[in-house]
Amino acid sequence: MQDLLIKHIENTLGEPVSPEMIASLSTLSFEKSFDKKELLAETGQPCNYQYFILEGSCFSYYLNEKGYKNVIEMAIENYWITDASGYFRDTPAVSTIETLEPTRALLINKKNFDKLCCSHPLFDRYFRILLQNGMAFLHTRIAKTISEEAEARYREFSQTYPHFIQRIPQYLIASFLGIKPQSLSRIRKKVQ
Amino acid sequence: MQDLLIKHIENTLGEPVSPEMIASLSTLSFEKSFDKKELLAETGQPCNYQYFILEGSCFSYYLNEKGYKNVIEMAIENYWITDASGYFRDTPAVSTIETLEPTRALLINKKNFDKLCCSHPLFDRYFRILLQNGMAFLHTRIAKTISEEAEARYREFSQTYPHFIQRIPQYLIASFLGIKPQSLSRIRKKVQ
DNA sequence: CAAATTTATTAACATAGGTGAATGAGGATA
DNA sequence: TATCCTCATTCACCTATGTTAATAAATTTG
Repeated sequence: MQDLLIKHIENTLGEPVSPEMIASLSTLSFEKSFDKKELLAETGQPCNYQYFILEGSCFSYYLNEKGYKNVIEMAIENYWITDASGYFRDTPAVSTIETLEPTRALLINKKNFDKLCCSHPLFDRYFRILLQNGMAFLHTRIAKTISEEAEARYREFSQTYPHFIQRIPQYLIASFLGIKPQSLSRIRKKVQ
Repeated sequence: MQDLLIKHIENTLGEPVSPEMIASLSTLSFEKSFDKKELLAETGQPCNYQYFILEGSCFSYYLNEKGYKNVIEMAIENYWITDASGYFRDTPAVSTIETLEPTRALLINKKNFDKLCCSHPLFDRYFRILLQNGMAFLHTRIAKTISEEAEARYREFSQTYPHFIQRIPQYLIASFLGIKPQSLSRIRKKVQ
């Protein structure tokens, strides 16, 4: 069931989703379950789906020159995740997406995504709003990554995303913040 | 004249722009000239416009806790620039946008932007593609900012954006890369 | 053109965060 | 219950980048 997604769309748009839209969604997307540690996308491969997490969690990472994993995004219930390059631009994925727990998600492939957006202007608006919010968020994230110290970034992150702090292992949060797990330990010790 | 923008749309979409679309554009946007160092958006204020640079250049920056400027984006001819939070979400801008030279730009306000997107599906697609490319670009930028050393980031930047290296002052490029101008000097000395 | 301002370079020193290694705490698996 | 793993913590040491300051070069302005 895509109840969660429908609520998310209604919350985002501030208006109800019609039965026809629900029907389109049902036709154009499908649900799938994944074990812990399954890959939803893989660096260098096509990324065919965009995932809306219904239950569980996952994260995407970029492998740097030294072969270390660097967290780009984390997603729990009510979040979309994909490899933006791979999915939107039909190029090989630059990131890998991996589940952290057994996870259920709604999947939409690129063709159906385009159909969905064409099928009803509200879908189009919904996804444009998501992208716009994403841009705004990433600008702020970049700005703070390059301009604030690790301690300030951690403080803000834990205030803004307490649910992530609870659900996601610390070494991934460290990576997301751009530091090593040892440094995050040091900071946490100092902070509390 | 919005010739530059029309070409940009055609290049992005891979198909021609119809006379009606050109008419919509003319009605819904306008051209404006700015002196050097004029502000196109200001932290804390509403950001009413999205700017397509026809001639000149500008950059956006975020003021951190210490009051230092940190470069988020740089834009020269054929680039769009705005404060994503302020413009798309009608919240106060988180960044300031400033011209680096006398600059001519096409301006579109939010209402007209929405009208434009509704007026023809190709506009809608064009702007969605821009947003998608923006997301892909920012994911990669974040990933590299947190995972590669400053020297590697500078090397890649100068290879990928030689035209920026020529046009934009070094201290802004340093800031964009997340380092101080002194560090960039040191890196440049080592590199060449 | 001269003065004033902005930008780039260099150097000596300081520090946030990285590195590598050891230790312990949970969970999972058998 | 014993054996793995994975994850978090701590410590000693290291290094990339920041800081401050001085100087030079380039650019703007009157």
